[in-house]
Amino acid sequence: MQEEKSLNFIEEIIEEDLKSGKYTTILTRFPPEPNGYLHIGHAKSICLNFSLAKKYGGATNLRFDDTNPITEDTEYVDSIKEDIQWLGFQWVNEFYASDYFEQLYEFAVTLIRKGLAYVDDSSSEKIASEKGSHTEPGIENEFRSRSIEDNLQLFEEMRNGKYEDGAKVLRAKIDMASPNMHFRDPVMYRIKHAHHHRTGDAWCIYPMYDFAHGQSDSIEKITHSICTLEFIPHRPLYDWYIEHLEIFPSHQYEFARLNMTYTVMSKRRLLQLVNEGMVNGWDDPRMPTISGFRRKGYTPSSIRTFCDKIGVAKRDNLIDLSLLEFCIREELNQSAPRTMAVLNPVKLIIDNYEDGVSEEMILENLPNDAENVRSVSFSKELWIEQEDFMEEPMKKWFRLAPGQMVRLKSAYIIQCESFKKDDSGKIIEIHATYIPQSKSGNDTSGLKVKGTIHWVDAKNAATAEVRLYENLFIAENPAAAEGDFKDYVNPHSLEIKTAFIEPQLTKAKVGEHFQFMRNGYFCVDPDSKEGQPVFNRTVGLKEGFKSTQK
RNA sequence: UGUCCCAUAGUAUAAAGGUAGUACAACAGAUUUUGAUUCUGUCUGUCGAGGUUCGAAUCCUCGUGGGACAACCA
Repeated sequence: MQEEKSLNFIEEIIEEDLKSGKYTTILTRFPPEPNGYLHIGHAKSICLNFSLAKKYGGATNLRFDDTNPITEDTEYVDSIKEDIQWLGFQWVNEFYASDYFEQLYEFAVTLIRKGLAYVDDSSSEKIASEKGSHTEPGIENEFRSRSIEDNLQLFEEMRNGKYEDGAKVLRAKIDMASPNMHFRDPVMYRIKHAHHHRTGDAWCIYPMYDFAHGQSDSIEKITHSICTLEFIPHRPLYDWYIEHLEIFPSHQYEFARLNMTYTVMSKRRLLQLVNEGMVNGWDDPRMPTISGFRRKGYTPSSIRTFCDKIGVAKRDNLIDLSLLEFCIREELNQSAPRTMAVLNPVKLIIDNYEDGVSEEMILENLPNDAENVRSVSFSKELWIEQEDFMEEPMKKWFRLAPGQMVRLKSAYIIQCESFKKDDSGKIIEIHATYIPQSKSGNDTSGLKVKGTIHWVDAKNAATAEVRLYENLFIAENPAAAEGDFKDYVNPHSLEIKTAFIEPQLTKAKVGEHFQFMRNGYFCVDPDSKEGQPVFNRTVGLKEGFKSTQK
């Protein structure tokens, strides 16, 4: 039984449009600019656009908004396509705004002919100052009254490369006194003698976002053009161009972009992190990029679930990172095999266990699945976690401490007898005795212990590099924090360790997940070599024990 | 001192004028061979003031608070 899920406001609009017969089928689009990698905020938009189309039997176009050759690159085009497909979505058409450059040029000529556009020779500074302010109207300059013929000729000359960058722009002639700043004769075309990643040197004039986006939607007959809130003031202009060009009336709808605690979503800042070497590239597991989450071990379904849970609305939001973590934990808890790995080892010696003897212990790979088991060797010397031993235990400490008993997972109950320290006071060796009757599976000891700890047989333990990631940012809302965002970069966001692992784990394959018991969920990194896995911590376990407890 | 958008628990998100619900978080209890998981429970909410109405989270007015907008970026 599927529970009826309520509609978000965009679904309501679509259902209304379908019901009224305004549209018989819907078409959405996802329109990234190829100037960076996609991040989790884009995932929200991708999930929204593709799911909406799927839900209502429509389709989604992928359209690259590549109208600014300076910042764009095919590397980004490729990564964007990969990320969308990895998330589990497929577009019907792959389009580029640059596909429409010729048509957009004709649209511009149409507006000039209608007396609705003019070539302005002013500098960008002059245009900016003539625009006025929120409280003062702008002023109309002398170029605004150029004849249609002059404008036609000048615009053609702009296209033909007669002028330098910045010498002239084409502007829409709307209203220099409009309360909407975007209506104060917005720039339609600017001159950029720059190489474009797709059109090469075919053009030296490029349309602005406002003169490209709506028309591109219209050319593709997009019915619902869904974007983020900051484009609300652009909507009247979007409509104005479509109205005066008399083309297919696509409509724009806006939703609030995703903000997440301890996460920076600004492409500009993410680029800065990459360029300044503060992370190891766009797919660094600390990055909030889709490729970063992928590498860290997040699954596409966990991200889709997250996007579904956060909802769609128009109010500004700041989502708890813990919700995303919940989504991946919930999934990995079902699927990730448990395995014992010791990240901060200390030697445990079982004094009354016979030297040179080994036993095979049977461990479940997943809880409550007695069929799915493996065998792990056990002998006199083991590695256990430093954190599982306390010299002076706090109240309610269930794990190892002098004189205290714990169970070694799937093996014996032991009692700590003594420990050794090195000169610096660090504990280097723990001695214990085991209870032979307490063997897991046929425990006749009658003992009950509260703590269970994991271990790895020192005799045949393998080693592996593990990478522990903490939040890259220490500010709850880095976007709103005062000062330079770099002040909020966490210098301890990456910790690399060599862990002892069960020997068969060396066969783990790239992308495989494991739960390293109390240490959390890990995923094999693509950097791994055959037989030498490198593990990224995907997410820690939910912390039940408060170490601050007295 | 402009125009526009928004306002429901700590965080998000529902409730098409008719019982304010759900998830995450937090807390508590039970179970547990990892203080996890699992299960049960608790906690906290309609920004304010008026109005319309039998009835308002929802509609209207005025406030208040937050956000966006003056790139030859998207």
